[in-house]
Amino acid sequence: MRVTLKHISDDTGLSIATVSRTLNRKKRRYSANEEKIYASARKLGYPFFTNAGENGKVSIALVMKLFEGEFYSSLINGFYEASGNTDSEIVFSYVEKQNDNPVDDIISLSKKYSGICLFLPSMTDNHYLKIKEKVGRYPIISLLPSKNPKIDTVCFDSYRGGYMMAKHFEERGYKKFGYISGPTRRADALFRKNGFLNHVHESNGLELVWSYEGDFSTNAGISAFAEFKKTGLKDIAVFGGNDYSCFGFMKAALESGYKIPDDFIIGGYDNISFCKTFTPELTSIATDFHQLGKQSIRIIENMVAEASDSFGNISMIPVKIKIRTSSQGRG
Amino acid sequence: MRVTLKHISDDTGLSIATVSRTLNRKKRRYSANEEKIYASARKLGYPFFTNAGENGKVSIALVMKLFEGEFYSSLINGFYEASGNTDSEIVFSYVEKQNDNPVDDIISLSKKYSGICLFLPSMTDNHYLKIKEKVGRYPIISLLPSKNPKIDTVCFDSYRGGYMMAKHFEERGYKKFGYISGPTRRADALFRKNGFLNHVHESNGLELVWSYEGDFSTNAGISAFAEFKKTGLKDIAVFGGNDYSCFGFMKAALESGYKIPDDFIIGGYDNISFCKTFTPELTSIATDFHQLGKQSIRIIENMVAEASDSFGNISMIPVKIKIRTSSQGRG
DNA sequence: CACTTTTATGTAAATTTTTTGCATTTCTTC
DNA sequence: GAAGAAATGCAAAAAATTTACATAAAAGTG
Repeated sequence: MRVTLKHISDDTGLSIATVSRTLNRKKRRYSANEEKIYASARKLGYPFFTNAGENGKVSIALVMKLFEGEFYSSLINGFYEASGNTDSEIVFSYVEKQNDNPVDDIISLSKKYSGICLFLPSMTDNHYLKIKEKVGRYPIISLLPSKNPKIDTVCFDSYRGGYMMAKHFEERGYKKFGYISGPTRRADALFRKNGFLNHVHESNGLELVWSYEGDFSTNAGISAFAEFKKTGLKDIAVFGGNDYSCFGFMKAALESGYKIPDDFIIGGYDNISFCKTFTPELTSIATDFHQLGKQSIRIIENMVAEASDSFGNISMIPVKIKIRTSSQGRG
Repeated sequence: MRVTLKHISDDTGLSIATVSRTLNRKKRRYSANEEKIYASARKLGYPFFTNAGENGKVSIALVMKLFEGEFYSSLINGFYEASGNTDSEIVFSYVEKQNDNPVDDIISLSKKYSGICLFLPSMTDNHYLKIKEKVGRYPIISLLPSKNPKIDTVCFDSYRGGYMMAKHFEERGYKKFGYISGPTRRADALFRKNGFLNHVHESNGLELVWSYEGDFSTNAGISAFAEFKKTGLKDIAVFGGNDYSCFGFMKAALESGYKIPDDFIIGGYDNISFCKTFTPELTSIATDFHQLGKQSIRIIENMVAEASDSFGNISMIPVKIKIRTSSQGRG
């Protein structure tokens, strides 16, 4: 059945005239009633607003910059699969790679979708604040941790991941630790690092003897090893920040005649499928994208149903450590 | 400006009443005028039909089953980037993994989008025929080769890729060839194999001495090596069908003490990023998804503009060979 | 082939949906 | 607490859509 202003009027308790005026106004809404009208229009699927969700489903946009790589494929897949058992429909939406200020794009998306999940590493707290301000009470979450989150966040427990890796290294009997960090402006990279370092510092006898600042790329791992080699360190446990860094690091190490896990042990983060393919197989922190998707959808659906506001709540998805050959030294 | 039946009426030259009736009828259209009305409605963005393409853009749905892996990410990325310089907007659409007969889904998508690109390996010629029949003259293409294509196809030149690999092996001085095939019901896997084998057969002194039927997975590569090892063959050039098979094969080989490229040389297909990360780096056939996307979009846009019908034309995107260490034997 | 039936289409009337003018109420500000 | 601004409802006007009816073309039938 076709959705008309009458339906929205009945749903919100406001007159048809008011609904008509609100929906035609160009400016962004602020008042409670206007928000109610917009929310109802999206919920019922008023044709000029909804982009999806025909059968009364909640439509959620997953917004990301698109890059090549298995990681993004897993993210999309996780959300898509998680949406299968729910009343929601996921629509994937992309912002231009060059575009470092997608605030306006996101605001216009908010008119069409019932909710939005953001996976945009380049966004700053300031951007989030601006979005929140413009968008009012609207179901929107970030999938990346922030030092000081301005909107609700659902993300992997990066801190715990780093911590688990350090603990695992300790249990293997290592005392000397090394670290290849990701881009430090990214909070998720920082949390992985903090988790790792905090365990190193809080445990007696453990010591951070080497680190390198990379950018999560394979090449950064290769450069990291060049630096590492100069130090001549051995008998060390290295946490790679992400899997790609580790692959670069290991590749360079093997080419220099190092033996893994004999000369050093190493662990990564993300548990991409190549961890099992590489020789030695790479120990890594496994993230469950299905979980991430499920939890995100649940929270958005809640926000839609209760029209509740978000205040920077954080929901952490636990991670697991997958232990493989690369950290089997002395095992 | 809001699009009404009047606009469609003006655009098609038919009365408002006719347009109204056509668009409300539940059954699928067949007649020329009905098709004209649907096409116009999509083009102008009549609100109850369009899912995207607000600013007069052609909206194209890229339909795929979603699987994890770098390959799918590259496909999506290629189309997305290619759409940047065009009048088209790409919308990604997924069909259920379990769903082996997505004909109805595709037909309903055709109501909303100006054109459709299909990447569905499990579809048979029969499915394509059914779609074509139901959908009438409508811009739709497949991105996978078929032995006997029923609709227009834009795909990589798999045959040529296999051929190039065989030629490369020959130039390296190898006489004995081996092959790990993909699932043979998939035409793209078959063409890769044919291209490879044809060069082997047409060249004097070359000989296929070993083959294995896999399924494009890493594990298939591992199993393939187990078989291969039993034969005791050395001094052989192996074409892996895709990169994952090669990684599995190489991993198992290295663990059995084989040296690559000393004991055998090997080449894959897809040129995923791990070809450069693996040791030895894997020679592979590189596919350009940006090209694939560009060409597909161009063809769809043409079909939309000229309302021309498709009759199984095939547009092949050339592939390139990336030569790396895994095939540097005797080099 | 002449006749009937079905289908496609247009015109105009009927109906539904949306917008707007005007009056009333509620909220802000000084 | 009075003046102005903003929000809202009612009802009329306008716009958009559907339907009744008429006609012509196409398809089927004996």
